[in-house]
Amino acid sequence: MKEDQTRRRRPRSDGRKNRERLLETARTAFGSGEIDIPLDEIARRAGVGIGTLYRHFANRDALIEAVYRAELNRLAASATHLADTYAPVEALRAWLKLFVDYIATKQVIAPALNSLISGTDAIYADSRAVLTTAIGGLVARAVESGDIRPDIEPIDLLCALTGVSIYATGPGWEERAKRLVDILIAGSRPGG
Amino acid sequence: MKEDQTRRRRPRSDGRKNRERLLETARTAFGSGEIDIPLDEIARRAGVGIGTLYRHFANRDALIEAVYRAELNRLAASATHLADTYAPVEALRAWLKLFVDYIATKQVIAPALNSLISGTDAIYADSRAVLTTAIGGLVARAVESGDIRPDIEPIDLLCALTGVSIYATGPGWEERAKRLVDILIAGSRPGG
DNA sequence: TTATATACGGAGAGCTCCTCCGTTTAACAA
DNA sequence: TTGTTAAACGGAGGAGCTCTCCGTATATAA
Repeated sequence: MKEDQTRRRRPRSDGRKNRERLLETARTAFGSGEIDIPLDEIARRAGVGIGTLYRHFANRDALIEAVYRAELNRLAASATHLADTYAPVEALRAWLKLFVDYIATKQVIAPALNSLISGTDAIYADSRAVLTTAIGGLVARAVESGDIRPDIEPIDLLCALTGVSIYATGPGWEERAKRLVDILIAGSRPGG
Repeated sequence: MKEDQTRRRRPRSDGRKNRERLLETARTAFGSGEIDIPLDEIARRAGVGIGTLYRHFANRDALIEAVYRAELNRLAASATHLADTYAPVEALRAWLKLFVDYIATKQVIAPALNSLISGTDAIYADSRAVLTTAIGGLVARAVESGDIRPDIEPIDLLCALTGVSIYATGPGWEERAKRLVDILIAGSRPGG
């Protein structure tokens, strides 16, 4: 009988290093607009084989998710900060506009949101939870304070904003998306 | 010098027939949920070669667009009817809910909306115009009657609804989308 | 019947995602 | 240091899809 699984070998340094290089390469590529870059190409630029890429990331979405996970977490964290700083409804408004900014600068995230929001794959469960918790908390506070009705499923706000961000790609879409934020909040007011 | 182009040969009967069979086959496939069906398979079922399919439809989106063009036109036509029947804002509300139904029954349309709304391809110009005219007219009437502010780009309403329809695929998404319609309208009221 | 514009079919080019597996190497124990 | 082995590597290639090309066939018009 061998050692219990509690004592495991430490992860190999080349493994961690290659993973980092892949993430960094992907981040750079996505950030400069190369949204449809083939995974082979990312592997090539990172100086590793395609097999290595797939060992670290199950598929394209998983890579995208990993690239943006940190920022997703930061976005979620800022929800807490806003909640502590502003009145409930204003915190919600501000955060939704941050969300628009987030989609704006990371256009790639939109395709990934599909898997993120509706995907059943366990890989995305964490990030989904992070998002739903953030938006859910802000909405709950605004409902408690009586500023908005509990009519809307919080996550639907993100879906609607994402829709505009994807489909309305003309000039000024970002402004339009932010106006939509105001409309959504106005429409959720108790009197509305 | 040959005949002027004004007098052209009448389109070949086998051509029209095959086009119809392709449309019908695609309609059936899409309608029964086979959204990702390969075009080869559609051609096979229609009893024609893949080359024939591509001669009639430039690409996948063009086929989808053709399949749903008639219904898209009907949807647009119903905007006129609603405008004649209901008060401006109620006509708008009703039509937006029809739009949700439309996406609900034709899930395929969502991917095509991408090309439809933001695509530069001339193929989609017609259908885009049909949609923008329909929604634009309804919104304009509601603005004139003083029921809503001219804050929102009409097409953004469709984008938002489409977003929910695509990303919120859980149970009851249709209801949620319709609630969003009410929220969007409430949020666009002058007082809001 | 003949001429020809039009349509047909399907092989295959090109691309991408992802898998598989023989080879290499870092971590650990002796 | 050296041997053992779990972990990681690379990249050929399978599989699937979109779309093109071009030799063949045929409906239409003269």
